[in-house]
Amino acid sequence: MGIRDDQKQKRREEILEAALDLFIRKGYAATKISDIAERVGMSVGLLFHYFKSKESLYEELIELGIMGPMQTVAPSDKEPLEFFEDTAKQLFYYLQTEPFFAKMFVLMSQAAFNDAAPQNVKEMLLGFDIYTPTSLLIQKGQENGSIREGNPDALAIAYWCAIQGIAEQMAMQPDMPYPESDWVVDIIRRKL
Amino acid sequence: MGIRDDQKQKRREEILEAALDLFIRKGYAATKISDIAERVGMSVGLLFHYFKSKESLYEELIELGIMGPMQTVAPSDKEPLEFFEDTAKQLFYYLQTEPFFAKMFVLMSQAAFNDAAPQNVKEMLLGFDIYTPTSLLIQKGQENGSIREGNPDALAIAYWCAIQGIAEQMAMQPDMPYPESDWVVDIIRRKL
DNA sequence: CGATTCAATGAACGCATATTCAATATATAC
DNA sequence: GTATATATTGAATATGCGTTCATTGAATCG
Repeated sequence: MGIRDDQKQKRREEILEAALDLFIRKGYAATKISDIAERVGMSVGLLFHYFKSKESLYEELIELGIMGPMQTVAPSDKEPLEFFEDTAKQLFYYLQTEPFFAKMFVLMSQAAFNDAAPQNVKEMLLGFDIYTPTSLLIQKGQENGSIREGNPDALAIAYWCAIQGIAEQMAMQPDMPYPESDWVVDIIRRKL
Repeated sequence: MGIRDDQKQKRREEILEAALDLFIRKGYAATKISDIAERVGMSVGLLFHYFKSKESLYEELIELGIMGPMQTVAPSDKEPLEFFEDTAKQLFYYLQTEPFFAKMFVLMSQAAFNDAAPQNVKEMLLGFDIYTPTSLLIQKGQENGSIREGNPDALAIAYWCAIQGIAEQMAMQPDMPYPESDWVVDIIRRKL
């Protein structure tokens, strides 16, 4: 359990990375095992030596996403506006500096929305409701005057969906000019 | 050329509508012809009486999108900030009141990004660069002080991607609370 | 070095699904 | 009312792709 296992792990990661990129660009169904194998430079048969099925490969990516990007957006008990500023800032930082993170972020939302995602995966993603806690935070921010008036749910949606849309672009075209996180926060920030 | 042709046209539209909804929720590849046929309540064979292939059905949707939603976002020679305000407002209005428009909007961006989209479709969508003209408008707005400082390309991306992300949500869950278009414009608006 | 395990291949298998087709019902036309 | 065109079906075909498998080559171990 030394060199060989390390090699195997490295190879698995290569596959995961190739699959991630293809999944977000073509979608799960349209991505062929042969596409992934070709990108990594191995035969189709060998890929099944590392992953027992296309679906389990997908699942493993989702698990990585739950442990990584998903944790980044977990609500805290900070001052409301501060939370939104910090979260956006941190998120944008990772999106810019870690392409893997960016792609993973996109994969997660695609998986959550896509009706064609495997059943197991959809189940894994249940219970990751970001809107409800966000909405509560927004109400607190409205009470202390740091966040603008308006339907808290609608504000929560606007904030997260805007980030979502920008993240998608950042993942797909990493060499683009990057927006500043503060711009997005202005969606919910109260004007002085 | 009367009743029968009208019926045929009506039937085609039913199919297009069902296909549109399935395409944006499951993706082109994962959507089976039998899914579409089932939703409309017809046999698989009959669907091929109305459309010669799955791909041509998809193409026809894209053509509708180019004639409809795509026109909504065409830059004009208005006062820059006013253009962004008006466009967002009109877009949000259609997104809320016309589910077909909303879904079509999502389909267009999915098609433009998705590497798995049929070749013809990708070609149809070439030359629809929204960012370049937008970026120029933003520069003008920065000169006259109505738009905030910052990289114009990045601002253009932030604005459109935010709208994109929100539109996606509106198309997928039409019964959600709706954000106001002005919130999004605040991404680029200069603070007083 | 011999034996055993792992890496790797490409062909074979089976299933799902887009597409075609022959057959039948229904509507239109004359 | 008969003939012709269109609507509709279900089964047959064909192809693409996930998965399996027998086999070979390379590395590790005693």
